[in-house]
Amino acid sequence: MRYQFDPTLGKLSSNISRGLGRVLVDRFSEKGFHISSDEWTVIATLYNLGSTNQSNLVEMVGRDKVAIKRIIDSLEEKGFVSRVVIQKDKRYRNVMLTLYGEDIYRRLEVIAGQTMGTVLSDIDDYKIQTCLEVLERVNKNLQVA
Amino acid sequence: MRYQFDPTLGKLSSNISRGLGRVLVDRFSEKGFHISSDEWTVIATLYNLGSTNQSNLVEMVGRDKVAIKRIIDSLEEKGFVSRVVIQKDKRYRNVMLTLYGEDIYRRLEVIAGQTMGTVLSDIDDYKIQTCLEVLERVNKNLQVA
DNA sequence: TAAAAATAGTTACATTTGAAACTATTTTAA
DNA sequence: TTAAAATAGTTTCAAATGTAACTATTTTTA
Repeated sequence: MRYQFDPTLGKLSSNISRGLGRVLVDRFSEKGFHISSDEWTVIATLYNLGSTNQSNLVEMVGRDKVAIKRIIDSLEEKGFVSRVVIQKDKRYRNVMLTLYGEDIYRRLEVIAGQTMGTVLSDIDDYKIQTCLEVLERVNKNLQVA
Repeated sequence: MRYQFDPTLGKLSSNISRGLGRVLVDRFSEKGFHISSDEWTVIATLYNLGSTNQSNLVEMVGRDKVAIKRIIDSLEEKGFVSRVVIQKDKRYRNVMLTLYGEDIYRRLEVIAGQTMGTVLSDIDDYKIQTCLEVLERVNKNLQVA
């Protein structure tokens, strides 16, 4: 019986990932922000985390170091983040939002909030919480699998 | 408060999608099956649905027609599905699992079932059901957004 | 019934992504 | 103290993916 869940969770998570990304990027774009969903995730992470290095972002965001590098490159080009080699250990780069990047975050946050509000409006809060809890557990189990 | 959910659902769904695909492909590969997670989804859909056309697969699987075409191309090359132009309306192709493809499905199903069993083993069934319910609703809301 | 619109599926091209090898630097251990 | 291993991040190249334009066929409608 359990395996019946399989194609469903696989399909749902990949469709939601794709769909949510698409909707978010569209809403950003409508308001004049040309930001990918990955960029949004990293901006939000940096806003909450403050300054950090790329390896830590790999941990926090759950993408590999090449993906993180590319996202940071793009955000740096746009002037949203600064990246500075740490003198004490020159392997590391310190990444943080610029003032401009922080301002952009606050604008994007409003749009993302409205979008999620629409997508989740007809779903009970406690069910959402349970869902999140399950997803977090699944995600944890996948890391060791 | 609601927008706090945003980066989390986005991150979780994309990480689970990626992670589940990776784990499944690894397990298949260990047992000698070289099948992508998309291919697995289509094989499972065809097994449950029987013969159908590509547009219907687009609906069922939630990928676009180019993606479906490519997956069917690959499955056809491997001899898992047959694809036949329908004479009554030559725009359509009838796609179905071959006997060999059905056999492969049954083998993959066991592996996928075991994998999902491991990933979900420590999570209450009712919570999983609630989670699925939420994801299905979110997915539906995304289609119209 | 003939032209226009719609539909299923394919092709082509540009962009994104993933994996492996690489550089620079620091840490470990002989 | 110096050679080997480990670590952070980058580069490169091949493979996967998305978008738009295309072909073939059928349906609509003027």
